[in-house]
Amino acid sequence: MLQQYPHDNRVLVATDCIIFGFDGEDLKVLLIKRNFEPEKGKWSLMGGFMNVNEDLEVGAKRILHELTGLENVYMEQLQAFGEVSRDPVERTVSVSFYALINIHDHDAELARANNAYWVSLDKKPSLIFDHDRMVTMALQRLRYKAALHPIGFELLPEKFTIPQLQRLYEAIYSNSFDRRNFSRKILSTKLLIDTGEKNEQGITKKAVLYRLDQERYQRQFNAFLNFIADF
Amino acid sequence: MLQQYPHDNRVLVATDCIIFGFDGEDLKVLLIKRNFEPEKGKWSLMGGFMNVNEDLEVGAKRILHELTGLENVYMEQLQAFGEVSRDPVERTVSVSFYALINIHDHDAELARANNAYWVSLDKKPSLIFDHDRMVTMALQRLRYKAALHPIGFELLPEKFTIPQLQRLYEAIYSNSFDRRNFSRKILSTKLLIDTGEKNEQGITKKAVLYRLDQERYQRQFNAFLNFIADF
DNA sequence: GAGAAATCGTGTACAAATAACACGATTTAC
DNA sequence: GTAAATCGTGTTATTTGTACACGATTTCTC
Repeated sequence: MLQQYPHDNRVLVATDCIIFGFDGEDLKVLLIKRNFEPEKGKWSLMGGFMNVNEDLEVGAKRILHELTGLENVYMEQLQAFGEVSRDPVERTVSVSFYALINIHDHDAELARANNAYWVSLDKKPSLIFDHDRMVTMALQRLRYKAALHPIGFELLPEKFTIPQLQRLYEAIYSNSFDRRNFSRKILSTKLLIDTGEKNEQGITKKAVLYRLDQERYQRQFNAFLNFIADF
Repeated sequence: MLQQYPHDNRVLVATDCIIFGFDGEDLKVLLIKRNFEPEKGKWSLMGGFMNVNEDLEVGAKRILHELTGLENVYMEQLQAFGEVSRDPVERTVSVSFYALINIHDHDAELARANNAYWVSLDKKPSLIFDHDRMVTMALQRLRYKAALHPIGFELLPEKFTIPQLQRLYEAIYSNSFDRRNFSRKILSTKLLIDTGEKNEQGITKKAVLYRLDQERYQRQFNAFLNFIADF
């Protein structure tokens, strides 16, 4: 069998991560203020090169781990970006992944060491290369996905209130929903378990804390709701 | 500025195309019976290597054109596949695209020359490498997409009847819909224009021929229906 | 070519989901 | 301590979805 294809068009493959977080108010992305070349001083996504002996997805998780210290987070491939001159240094195909993390779980020191900052989506600076487009498409994908599958919870702490969840969905869809209808719609999925507790030390202790019914979550991942605003 | 990154992990990037067609009965994919190495004699998707001076998408359209003679068809990237040993010959990252074409428009001689055949999805043979997974994911993506956006028309001739359109959707979702409700739902989108004609030479001339309102199609591409069976 | 079977278009009734709005109780802000 | 804001539950009207009926036309069968 052949050991190599008779081609001389091998290129670098990189991975860029769109890392989403939610601070209770805004939907945020984790961005790097680059203190390295190329494009030093500018903003970009967290990225890195894929190793030859490493699965694409494994590489993406490695890069996410390097920046956040996290493992086992929700991560999904967005798509490959492969325009000839997207990277001015050298032809590079980048495969982008988006991740949803609980913003309070990540390792702040690692972020600091990498010069990474959480930025609200509506205050996002311009990014290098085609990273702006990556973020735009990741948000769009998130909107599609979250409208049909219960992935919003990935952005929240283990225990959360329904108003919190609503603010998250409103941030994702840049839209507002009727408080009462939202609550009923969410509870009708039976995906939430009432813990009986209230937030003792938090800002608000009016609302009841719920947690996700993990078993149901797995079971009915493919049959959720239709939120969808008009996006 | 650097001319090259200091890495030695460049790999081949390939493109594989999942080409969907509809013959009035079944949803089909265009597959290659390989008369070349590697995996000669087995079935695979149409594919090829990306050139270093060629955008990914341009490469995908080139490959589609080589096999079908078509240009300006609906084509969308599925995702990149990048497991280390997906191609036993050499590490290769493949970026897959799916296309929707009018099955009667393609160049049959080109297909013959490439040893390509239309195969119904439910009679699909096993494919090489991870091509089976590509087809499965492409179908899933098509189901999502077609439930929210009016892309089904890309698979039909310019003029078509509502029963034809229904058979298409039933093929996509492996499901059946109520004839009367389907018709009303489709017409309520105002996307179809009644041509007044009936199919003179076709099999059936009972149903009225419609054509797509191109202007509306562009305008309300993002606000379509919710078909979705349970997938 | 005549009668039977299938298909097409339109119509109606009922059920479910969505949207809009009201109220009392609790918590927070001043 | 009082006013304003938030939370949970409830009610109603509208829209959308589902199930089934009928007559007209076309196709099939012999």
